[in-house]
Amino acid sequence: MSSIRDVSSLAGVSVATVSRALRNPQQVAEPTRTRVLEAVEALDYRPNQMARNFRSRQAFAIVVLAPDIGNPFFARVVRGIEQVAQRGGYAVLLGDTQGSAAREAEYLNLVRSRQADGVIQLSARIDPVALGKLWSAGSAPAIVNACECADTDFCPRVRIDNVAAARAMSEHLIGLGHRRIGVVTGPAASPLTRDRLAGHIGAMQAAGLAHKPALTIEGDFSLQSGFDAAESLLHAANRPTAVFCFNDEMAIGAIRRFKAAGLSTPADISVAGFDDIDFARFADPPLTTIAQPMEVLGRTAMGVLLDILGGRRSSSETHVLPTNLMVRESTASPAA
Amino acid sequence: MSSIRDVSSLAGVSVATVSRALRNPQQVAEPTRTRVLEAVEALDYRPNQMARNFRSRQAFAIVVLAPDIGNPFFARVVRGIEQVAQRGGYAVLLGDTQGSAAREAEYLNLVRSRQADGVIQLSARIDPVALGKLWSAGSAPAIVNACECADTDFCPRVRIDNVAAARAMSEHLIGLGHRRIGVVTGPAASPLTRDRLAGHIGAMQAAGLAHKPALTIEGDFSLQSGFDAAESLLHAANRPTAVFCFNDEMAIGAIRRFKAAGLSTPADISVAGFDDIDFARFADPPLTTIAQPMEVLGRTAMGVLLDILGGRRSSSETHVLPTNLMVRESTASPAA
DNA sequence: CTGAAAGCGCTTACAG
DNA sequence: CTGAAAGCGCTTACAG
Repeated sequence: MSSIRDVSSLAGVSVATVSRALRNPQQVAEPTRTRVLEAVEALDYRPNQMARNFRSRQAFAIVVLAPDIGNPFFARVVRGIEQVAQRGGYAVLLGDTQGSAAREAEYLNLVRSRQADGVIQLSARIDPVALGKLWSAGSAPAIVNACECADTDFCPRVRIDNVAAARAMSEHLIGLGHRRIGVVTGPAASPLTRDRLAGHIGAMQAAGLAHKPALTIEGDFSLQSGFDAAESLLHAANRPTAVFCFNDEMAIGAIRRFKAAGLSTPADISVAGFDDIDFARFADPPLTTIAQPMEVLGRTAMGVLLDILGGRRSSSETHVLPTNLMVRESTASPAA
Repeated sequence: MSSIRDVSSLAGVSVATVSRALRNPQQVAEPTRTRVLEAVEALDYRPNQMARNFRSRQAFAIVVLAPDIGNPFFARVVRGIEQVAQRGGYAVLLGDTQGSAAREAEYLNLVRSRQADGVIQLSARIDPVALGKLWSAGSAPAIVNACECADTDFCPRVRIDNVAAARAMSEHLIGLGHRRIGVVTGPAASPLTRDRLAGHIGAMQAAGLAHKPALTIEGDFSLQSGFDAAESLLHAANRPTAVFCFNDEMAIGAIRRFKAAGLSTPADISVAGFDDIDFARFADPPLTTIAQPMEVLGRTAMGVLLDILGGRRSSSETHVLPTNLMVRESTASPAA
């Protein structure tokens, strides 16, 4: 592979001139520039990006820490991230942590060792302040926390209003006439669970209804955990007439389990989800859910990171993106 | 951030010794090594990987070209790739091409510009031979083609036997008593479509049945396209009693459409999928499908790439991984 | 507008 | 076992 040196000798100029002709064309005289470009063409020369990055102390890569890329929600957020990263000239290193702290640490080493310039963290698992230590004193930590956000304003955050979105869904259910509403949450430690639960409880209280802890089952956002949670609910002393699942997979799993028990949705039991992944629309019945702007979440997060990386921003604002209650066919008034 | 120079002065040795103490500890005397390690500790020194990579002309990163990371099938293959990449010390750059040739080219530039050492191509869209040109004459192109494979043995391939798997599914359907079987394929240009169709037609002919082109609809592997294909099938002169969809999403979309038309699966019409993504098991009814070893496909592909990168292999063998016919509840004998 | 030179942070023959 | 030196392929002040 030819190097800048080969081009410079073929064109009869110094390597500095070649470098300039490529990076700041207006700095070199037209005839010289042409000569250089011809040599580049003739040799099929490509600047060695590794050398360039090394020189400029930038990796032009970011790592995204995702709990599970197999989850369609995260897959779409990552897609959004990638779109703007590519436009901005950054590569995205995939850090699928699968809940392993060791893998997470491994990925964070990519920034410690200067292989990545920044990180988008799609979970609140790591303390952003600890994360910030990865950057040397002088420079602003290039971190953005998206989707599942920590309770700090140490770094910019991009998220939805989980409390309000969950409240909207519960109000929908209550409006339909439901009084006993089951809930299938995410992991207890997740801020997502806490916020959505707060929204739900708020709606219940505002309607003068009691929130029943016995009808609140902890899931892990998987289809199977929704299935299992439904089973618990089936055995509850006073079975709920509606179940609010904190993501679509769990809702789909729950509907499946209810059906196996002879309960049809929504005639016998209403089931609602959260996220609005593609499968929600094609579920049977089509799922009532909260639509999250998945790609936009990703694009926004990457946009903010690009700003930080470009020195155009360093404050730690929070972006709250709008959600939408999608009423479809999995929820209805309870049977009389 | 401290550099190797800082460590060397603190430890009172040359930078060469620091480098050795870190990379080939047995090459330096025990007391010296200890001194170096203490200095490393004291300064919280981390070797600059970018410098190291630049020096050694290796990026320790590979790019995976995936048609769509939002597709659970690819997401899981990528997860498998990532697992072994991380163990092997490689980062994975995500190249979600979304069918755009421009984006694909953009990602391939990562290897031209030496930011990636190899590529795993999850589609047959690019001619591997053209791809191979990215490598300079002397060195072996570090490419592996997985899942959707081209008809060349230019590079190693990791795949399943699509013909046999599709034949097995069609035999299952035929065995159930179906005579008119509809097919929802992937894009016509895809080798996946061609092979699975060949398997299906082979099974039909072996059973003395005619394959009806009118009952073969082209889809694009999305839920929506399965839905739309089902609609076409509904209007067919002689409606099929079973439909073989070339992936699970399309099967789920088709079942949805049939149900909307008042046809229930499998009582009125059997529907089969392909892949066995998580949603297949939780579909309503649970989907009869072909299970592909998604993670293993990814892990194998990355293993082969690691071998090539490590100079341990260069031949272009093909790995054919086993599949499994999963008979669940979406297929049954046709109504009498 | 152009070139000579320094240097980014490492690694690795080459001596000793 | 250790050090001085060269060099990986670029970019960028600094002169001219």
